[in-house]
Amino acid sequence: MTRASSRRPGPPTRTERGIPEATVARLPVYLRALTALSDGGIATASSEDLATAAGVNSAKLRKDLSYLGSYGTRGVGYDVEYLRYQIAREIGVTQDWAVVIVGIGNLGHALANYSGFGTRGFRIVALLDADPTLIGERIGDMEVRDFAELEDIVKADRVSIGVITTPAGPAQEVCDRLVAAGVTSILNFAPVVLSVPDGVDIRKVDLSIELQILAYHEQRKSGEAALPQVPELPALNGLTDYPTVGGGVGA
Amino acid sequence: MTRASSRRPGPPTRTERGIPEATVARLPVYLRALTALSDGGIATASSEDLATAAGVNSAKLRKDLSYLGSYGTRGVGYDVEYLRYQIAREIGVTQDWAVVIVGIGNLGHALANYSGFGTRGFRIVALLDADPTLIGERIGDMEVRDFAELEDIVKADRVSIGVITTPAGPAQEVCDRLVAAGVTSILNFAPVVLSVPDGVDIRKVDLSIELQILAYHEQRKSGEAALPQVPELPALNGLTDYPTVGGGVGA
DNA sequence: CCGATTTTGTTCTCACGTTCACAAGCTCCT
DNA sequence: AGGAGCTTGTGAACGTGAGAACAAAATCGG
Repeated sequence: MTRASSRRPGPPTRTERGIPEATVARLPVYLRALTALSDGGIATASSEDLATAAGVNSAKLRKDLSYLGSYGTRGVGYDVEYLRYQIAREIGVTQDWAVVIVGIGNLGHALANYSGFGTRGFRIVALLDADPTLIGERIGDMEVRDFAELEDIVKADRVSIGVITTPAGPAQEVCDRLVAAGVTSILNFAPVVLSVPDGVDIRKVDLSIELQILAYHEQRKSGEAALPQVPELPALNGLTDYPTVGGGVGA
Repeated sequence: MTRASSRRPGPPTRTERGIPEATVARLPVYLRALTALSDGGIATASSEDLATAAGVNSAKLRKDLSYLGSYGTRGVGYDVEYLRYQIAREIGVTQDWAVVIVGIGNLGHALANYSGFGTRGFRIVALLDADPTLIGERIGDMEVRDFAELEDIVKADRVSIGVITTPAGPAQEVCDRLVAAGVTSILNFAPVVLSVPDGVDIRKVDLSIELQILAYHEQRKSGEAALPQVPELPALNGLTDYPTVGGGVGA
């Protein structure tokens, strides 16, 4: 059953330039730390310095950087500008990526105004909404345009990244339209699980999920003493009236 | 069943009620999926159904749920309402958590208006900012108050969760004030690495990092053939002469 | 020129997370 | 009642990630 004979046991069989996902997720953090150091006039930094600035430990940082190549100098450290450029290139932010934002509600507004759209590397080319009362509104130096124009805009500006800031309801349909128009990366703020074909990348940002994760840990911190054991099995035969956790405010 | 008779470390040495972090991060997703099913009038769902709704695979979902207890029925599935309540209780959203938002810029505005603040379970008790021109402004049914009132508010409303939506600059100071006032969980939207003492949980949401991660994958998709635009080592800003790694600079 | 010192890049080991596969257990049908 | 058919819960295999430890390489002082 276990056919492990054909596999070499030693190396982790990393693809040529395949960088582990966990590392990819940290590269932007390193990039920001390097930018901060650079702005502070620091020309050289050790892995220890960088790790502190990025909030990770130095072994992890060195291993992460080693996937990109050998850009440091032993006994010295890393040249801040040089490393910064190498990471930026690896991530792909030395070029500009065209981005559309769909759904100009509160959050869409906020993102549209978010001037330094992260670091350089991204250019918002359109703000789209289907609501006629929003179309034409000016936000910063941009104007909200009709979602119907999506296909033209994607084609004209070679948009490959879409940001969805609609409510949950229309999110999947917006997503489908984006994909059909040729967008292959989507950042989703709507509280739904979007389904996309293979080859399309999705990332999700979800405020309420983050809060709930915090709440879980918070509960365990203050919890133990304050919350007595929950009854084993409330009478649930067809009833939806579950007991409130003891010690809480009576509902 | 919990105690293996042999000395083998059969169970993964999980602490009594310690749920793996990866699982904790998915519980809110399951909770939302269950709520959707419930709203759709579905009373019972198999792990397959739930997994589909949550966008994970069913084995993972079953294993995740198994950390909470045995809430399913073999041959049948899970009672949607019952499971929903159990997960909500485990996360801690059967009670209300008081939340303050600090930094009422674009994003703070958006969050303040975000009516169904996620699901139930969280109550925004104050919007704070240090800018006098903002203080007093009404947002929804709330009013922006002076950040100086933080300590009083935290004490009065037993606030344990703080949301930082300030720019990067003041974020660490705001964070310190929150911690000093007694807040033990922080959701940070500012693009900085915050440092906090042990016992305080931090989660970070960072738009530009998410975009950069997408860009990385996007680059590799369209990459190899389509983008001849990236030179090996351009003059970055015409400023810096990169030291060659092996360059012997004579002293 | 050589050895001491510093710091990287890498290897090794362990822990965590995911997926598979299947026994246990429940319901339903005959 | 008893077996057939599902579906859960979980043990085990597998893959990925984190951290410790160390050899390799560079600088610097003598």
